[in-house]
Amino acid sequence: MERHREIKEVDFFSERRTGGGDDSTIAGDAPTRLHLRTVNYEIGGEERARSDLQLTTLQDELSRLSEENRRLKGMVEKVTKDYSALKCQFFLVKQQNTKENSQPKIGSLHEDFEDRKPLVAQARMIHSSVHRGKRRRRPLRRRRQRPSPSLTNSADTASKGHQLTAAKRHLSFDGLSYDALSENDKIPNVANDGAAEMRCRRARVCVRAVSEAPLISDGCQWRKYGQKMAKGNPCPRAYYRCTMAAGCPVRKQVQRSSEDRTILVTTYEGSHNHPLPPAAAAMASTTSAAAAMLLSGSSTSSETLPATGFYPPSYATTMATLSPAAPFPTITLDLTQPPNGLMPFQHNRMAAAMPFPFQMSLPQKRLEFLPAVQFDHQQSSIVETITSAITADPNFTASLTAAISSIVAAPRIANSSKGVPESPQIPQSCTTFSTN
DNA sequence: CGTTTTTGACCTGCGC
DNA sequence: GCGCAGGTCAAAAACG
Repeated sequence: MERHREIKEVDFFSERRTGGGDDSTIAGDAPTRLHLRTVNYEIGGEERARSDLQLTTLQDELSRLSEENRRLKGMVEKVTKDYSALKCQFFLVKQQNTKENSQPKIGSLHEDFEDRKPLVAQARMIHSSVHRGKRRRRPLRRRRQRPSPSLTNSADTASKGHQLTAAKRHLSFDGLSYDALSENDKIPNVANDGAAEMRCRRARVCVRAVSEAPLISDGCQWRKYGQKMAKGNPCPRAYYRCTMAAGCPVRKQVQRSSEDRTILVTTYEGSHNHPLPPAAAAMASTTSAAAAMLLSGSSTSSETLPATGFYPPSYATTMATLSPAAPFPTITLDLTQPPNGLMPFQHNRMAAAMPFPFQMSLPQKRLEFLPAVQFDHQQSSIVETITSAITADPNFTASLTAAISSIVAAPRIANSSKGVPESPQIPQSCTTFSTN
């Protein structure tokens, strides 16, 4: 059985978590965890010279890695700060929008609103439907003749769900603009968790990492609730939901890439409705900041973008991949890009602000409007540096991901997710990479 | 015995 | 309307 398999993820920072050591030494300590050993025994002069040479080489390598790790740690810290700042900015803007939308629209805001009238009308239609019905979509299910408690409200909610479905079909584009506009066009007094959940859940953050571990360690507790074979990929997709709090809407999908099975694709959806342990906060803020940017960016329709003043960190200019298979707006944090030969999606400021190269996958109809920009080489240096570090060692990707979540050094809440999408081709042995 | 995983059934959206 | 694919549910099994 799968669950018997002992899964250990690479974690260069685990000593810090258990020992509570000084932050500044962590990155530098990482290479020492390779447990390089020296042995004293009598050897001849020539042999000794050779081993001295080897020793020197290893020491050089060690200091190089230490330096590199110091640099990476600095970047992780910077990025964490940036994310917090961006998150604050997002919530400020969000709050402001909510406030302004609950009042009669005047001035420039009103003009902006007018510009977007057709979209807003559509969004309103959806929005009201959403607010009338909870997200649960199948109140009338007749599952295996079982009596269901949910049947009590079934007729009512079923018709509401149907309204939602019907209304949704009026969209000329999918979830992206709906999400964004409903955010900005909030109807007062109808605040509803279901709608909020739906809104949050529709933006997705996809993390691609070269990892032979079955899951990337993000500090949260997950419970597997399904597994499915997806078309075009021999590896099954596993579905997890956050179990750190009852009713937390956050879900994630884990699947290996069909092109390269060493790449683990983890897609996060939703925002946690509970406090996170520090170990989870970094990853969560990464994903939520990305999602927030995506949502706030999508709220700025391409036609009105230059007039709005608020430029979400320029991902509006991102080259996006055309992905008919991505019905939801998705940001991909790509930990697998080569250090040079930058991908087109990296050509933006947000990519530079992110620790990882990333790409956005937007619904196709939006993509037509997205202009490409020239890459800012200064800003690319961060991306280049970090990607070169990542690609230097394939296993390091997993470690780096783990590092992000562990950098704040919380005692780890055990990641109980042992379920793994089957991937017989991938040996698990690598995950035991000298961590004790 | 409580929790988690497995897995087949079911629901929904979408394209034809 | 039908079929397909993605996503979710929940009973049963496995586990600790």
